Amino acid sequence: MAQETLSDAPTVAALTLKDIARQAGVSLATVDRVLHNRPGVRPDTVRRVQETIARNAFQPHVAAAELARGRARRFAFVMPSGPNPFMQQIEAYLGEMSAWLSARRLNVEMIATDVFDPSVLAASLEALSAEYDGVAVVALDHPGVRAAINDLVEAGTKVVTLVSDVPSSRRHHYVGIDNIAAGRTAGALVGRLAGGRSGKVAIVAGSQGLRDHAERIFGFNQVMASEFPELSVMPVLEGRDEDDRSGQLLARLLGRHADIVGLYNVGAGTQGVAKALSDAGRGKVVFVGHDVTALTRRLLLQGVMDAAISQNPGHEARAAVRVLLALARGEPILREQEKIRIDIVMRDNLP
Amino acid sequence: MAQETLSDAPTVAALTLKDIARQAGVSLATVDRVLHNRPGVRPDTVRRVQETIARNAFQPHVAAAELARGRARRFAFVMPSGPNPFMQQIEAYLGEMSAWLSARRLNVEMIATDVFDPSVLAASLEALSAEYDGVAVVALDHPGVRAAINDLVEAGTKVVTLVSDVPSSRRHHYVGIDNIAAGRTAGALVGRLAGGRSGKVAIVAGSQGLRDHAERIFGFNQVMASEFPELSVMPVLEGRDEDDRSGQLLARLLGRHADIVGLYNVGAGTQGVAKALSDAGRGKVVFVGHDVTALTRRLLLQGVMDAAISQNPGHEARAAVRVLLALARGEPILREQEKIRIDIVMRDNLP
DNA sequence: CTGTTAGCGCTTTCAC
DNA sequence: GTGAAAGCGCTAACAG
Repeated sequence: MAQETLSDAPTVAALTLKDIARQAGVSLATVDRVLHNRPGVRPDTVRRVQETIARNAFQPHVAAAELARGRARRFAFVMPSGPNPFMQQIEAYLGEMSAWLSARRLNVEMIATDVFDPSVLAASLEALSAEYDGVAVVALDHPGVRAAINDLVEAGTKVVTLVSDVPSSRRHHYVGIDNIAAGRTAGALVGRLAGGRSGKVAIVAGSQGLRDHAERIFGFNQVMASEFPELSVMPVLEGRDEDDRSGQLLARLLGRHADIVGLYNVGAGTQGVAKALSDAGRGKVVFVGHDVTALTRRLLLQGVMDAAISQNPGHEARAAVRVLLALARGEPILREQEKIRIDIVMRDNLP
Repeated sequence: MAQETLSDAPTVAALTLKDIARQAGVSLATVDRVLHNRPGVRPDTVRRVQETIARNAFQPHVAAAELARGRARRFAFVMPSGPNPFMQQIEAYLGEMSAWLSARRLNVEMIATDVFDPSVLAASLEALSAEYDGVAVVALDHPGVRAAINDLVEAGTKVVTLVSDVPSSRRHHYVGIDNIAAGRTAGALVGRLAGGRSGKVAIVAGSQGLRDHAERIFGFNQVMASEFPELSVMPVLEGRDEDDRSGQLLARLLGRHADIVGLYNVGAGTQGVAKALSDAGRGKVVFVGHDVTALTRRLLLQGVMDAAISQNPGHEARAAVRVLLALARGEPILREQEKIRIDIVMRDNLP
């Protein structure tokens, strides 16, 4: 029966700041200053203390630090206004964490804003400055938004982008999926589930102007072109994520092309898309979409949808909070834990 | 710009034990006793204090509690000895948490044991009694093991089963997937990816005596029988999770049946299985297996394997630790967070 | 049965 | 530049 301990200091009591202070021949306060890169310490004192910390693999006790700082932390979540089921799920999962949050003296505030209007979004972000320890934002990739994010970072606020990224900004972290890979995954599924049939594949998106939709379509086309020559992808229908519009566009397309064998629904408007499909009596069309909502769950169970590409909203909510907290505390982030995976959800592995 | 706070007490300083004590007209110590259901408090005092706590939606500050208790917590992970890549991954992910663990004064010890021999496993567990605050165990469903688990629970140790459950025991939590659903998912994938072809489907398992393998096969057969009548499932080959044996059995089967169109590899032995397939020049056979390892990752990229059903080992490792910690602290468990999902991994969504 | 008190290991003034 | 000391909100003795 082999035994092995993970921590460096096995069962003996862990070191404290005081121990480090004594070893380095300085006071508690000085070690604390060095630990947090605060000014007012002579360079060689800094070095000596850092060496002592490193030599002992000293880890300050987070609970003690948390207790001592006194004041609670404030985080803001800047989310799209309007009824988006996916965003509502994220908010619901944040709500489920409320006991967890308050036991840690964390205040999370939701701020609804028009994330599709760059100037409105930027203004909402600017209004937050310095008020908050951390901000999670469903961002829009636009110069004004980028500037607002950078200002927040400059002011010392920790910023994570959520679901939709602004890679060129100085945000500390992105919590969301790789949308190109998500599109590739959708492509592989449509292709494989079509089972060698040849024909056309339709794409319904909200708008090709949305970064995430554009990336998904890009990935989808990549795979279709390289791996499924028997399938030809048709021009993208833009349904603005609305049920009616998406449904009408698709219905017209289905009416004109009897050889459509696959359908990729990139964004929302799922209700309309599904209706067009069934109204046209085209149940055999391979139908792949995004996200597990009450609706897509039902469609998967009924066999109308074949697969949903999903980013786990609960995971995204919790990851955003954890990342903001770790950043605020100066703790390392568990990359692997906070990475959002691209889930393939079919009927039998519905969460 | 709507704003809304999640916590009940918005921005005012959070309440403390002392506030509750004052309001209820008792001392700090009494509130503490009530909070932790400790004996020695008159029933109506208990009621009065509980009411005050509830009325104020009081949440004790975890950091303060953690700091005050002084001693570090000890958790044991009882894992299979021998080289199992999946288990090694779990151990590796625990290793990556070491800074996180020690910042919280948590000691995690690995205990390797023969989990396939019930009496050895039971003995390992019995040996732990009372030494540990929590135990995570890759269990075996056997009366002796069940009794050992129950003894631990009786002694006040928190117990979670990991990957393989003992549902009839008094373990506090199971961290792992629903294997029947995993088997169903595998079945749906083999069926769908076969794309309407008819023929035979082979199953290679470690042993039907292993609960998880048996459950997966059960789920697999369920789906095949009800949804893919064009495919007929052949008798299970038992390869003991060994490459050579699995490979030989499968090679013989492939030689005798030219109409095999699908293959479900339930456990390990993947190397042998893949070799048998390629030696026989049967690249078109739909091949679905379990877990993302260095090997299955390569096979997926090469197109040899079509999909892997995966339980995220990193998530399992962290969930086990978090659940043990929450149990030890008396905190609620975030069910949704700790639930292990059945991941479908194909080439394009490889993690 | 209930209350008082001394810390836990940090952070944060305030002195020197 | 550096140090001393007063808490942060609990827990766990020990008194009564």
